[in-house]
Amino acid sequence: MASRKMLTLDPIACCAPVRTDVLDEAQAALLANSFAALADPIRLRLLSQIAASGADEVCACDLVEPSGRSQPTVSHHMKILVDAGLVEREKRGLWVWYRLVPSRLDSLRSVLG
Amino acid sequence: MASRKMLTLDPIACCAPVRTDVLDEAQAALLANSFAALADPIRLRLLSQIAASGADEVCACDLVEPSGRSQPTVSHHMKILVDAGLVEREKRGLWVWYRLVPSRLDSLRSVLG
DNA sequence: GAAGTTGATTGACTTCTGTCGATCTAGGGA
DNA sequence: TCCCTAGATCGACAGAAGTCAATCAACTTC
Repeated sequence: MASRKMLTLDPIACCAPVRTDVLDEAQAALLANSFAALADPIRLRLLSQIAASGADEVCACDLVEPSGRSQPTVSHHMKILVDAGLVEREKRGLWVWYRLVPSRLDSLRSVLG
Repeated sequence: MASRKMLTLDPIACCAPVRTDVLDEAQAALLANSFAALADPIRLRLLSQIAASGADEVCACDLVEPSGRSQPTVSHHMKILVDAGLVEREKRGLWVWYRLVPSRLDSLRSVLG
């Protein structure tokens, strides 16, 4: 798409609900970017695996095998989730831990209502 | 993507919240499909234009010019929104009218919470 | 029924996205 | 120091998605 830019803006700082105001182009691009992060079955499953884990952190090493994808592919998808602000990444020693960012999910929820 | 299928299942009949249960592949594919419909700035703006119109229907003829895209492109995007169950289409005479499907938006909202 | 209008479809093109093997980087342990 | 391990990055490729001009199909109106 010609007009879509790489968005580096704060993904939290957004938007009026879709249902009450016409989105301007910047808002729409930002939101589209967030929803795009949710628009892949692998990413949705990664997300829900973290959410449903019981713990509030999940080790990257536990995400690869259940996904049925290669390690580079999972790493790629996790980066997309992190860039969208839906997940936080923390490296401790050799391992990387991922946490949900509930406020970001809430924010997307509120856009739909 | 090798594993993504063309989904013709009822888009309403879905899913447990992402945050409480690990999604199975079918649920994830279905949801990903719905979020994909929201993952484009043009479609988000079309959606919000309908929502913000005041009326509960908007004529297709009023969607083309504000979008800044060609008529075939807008038609293409509206079809994606309709196929995702987010919008209903009704032809009356020469004109086509679009309506939101609030229950579908609510359903996606609830998945995020 | 001929002409005009609205919106969908087709075809071609370009860009974007998901995928994996290979490699790189950072950190830990002997 | 040397090697091993966890995860990120690179490079290449295939398939998906967005775009528009041209055309088609449905419907009005004269």
